[in-house]
Amino acid sequence: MLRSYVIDEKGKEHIFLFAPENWVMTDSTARNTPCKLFIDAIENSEVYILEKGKEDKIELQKILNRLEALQNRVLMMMCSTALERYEHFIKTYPKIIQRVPQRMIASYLGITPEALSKVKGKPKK
Amino acid sequence: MLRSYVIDEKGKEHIFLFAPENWVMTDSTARNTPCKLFIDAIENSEVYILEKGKEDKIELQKILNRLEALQNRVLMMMCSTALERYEHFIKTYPKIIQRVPQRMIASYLGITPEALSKVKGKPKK
DNA sequence: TCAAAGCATTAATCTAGATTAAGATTTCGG
DNA sequence: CCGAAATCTTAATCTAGATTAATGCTTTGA
Repeated sequence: MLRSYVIDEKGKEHIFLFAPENWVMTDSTARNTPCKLFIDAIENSEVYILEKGKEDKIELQKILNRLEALQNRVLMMMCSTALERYEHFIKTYPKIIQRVPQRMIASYLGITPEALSKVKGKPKK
Repeated sequence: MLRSYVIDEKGKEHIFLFAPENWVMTDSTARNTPCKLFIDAIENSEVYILEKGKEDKIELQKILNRLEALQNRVLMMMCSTALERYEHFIKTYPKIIQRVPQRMIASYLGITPEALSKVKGKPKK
């Protein structure tokens, strides 16, 4: 399991994506531009490296899945409350919840660990 | 110039992307799943249609650019204030500003038109 | 030419979630 | 097994941006 994240100008981490088994993990920043993401393993992982510029070797379907995931992620950040994002996350990625500490889930959802604690206490209507 | 947007459960529109000349506009929702986005033209436009499932006909580079744009959009929504997002937008897409009404810029930035008005009044440090 | 509708701005409140600060609970090296 | 450090939770405040509402400013079309 890998994670990618930015560190903002206040030094705060924001998790961009988790990558469990068989996922492609990448910083999509254009070539010749400094990358924005940090990537590290949060479990022991076996990783295959693909050189920058060899993106055509990745299965098209995986790229299309990524586009879908990112579209959903943007819409989620724009339209939904913290509670709705949390509920969507546990429904969509139930496996990941088991493997990742709360504070990283919070970071991925774009909220603080405190806010996540509060939200978890809520009766999900 | 096209725009794509969702309508949330409260009936509110949220603009996902603008597409000026030569951009690919798509709803990346997986096949056999109902689309999420509405797309319409905000200027007279000449549009080329690509059938769903023929994504391999799109230049790889355009797909990679899209990935980069979406990555930046997610990070922007997670890390930046309304003012920062606005400043980034006018720097990155100065042409679009000229062609699109304020309220659509606000929607794209994930804020209300009122908040955008306020933010524009601010001395940009 | 003028009324009506849509658009932008300003200002007064309100609220989801941030921040701050304590506890409580789990994890883990030695 | 124990103590220290990290993690999670709870609660009190604070704040960016939402909501509401009122006031002008463009369009537009009849």
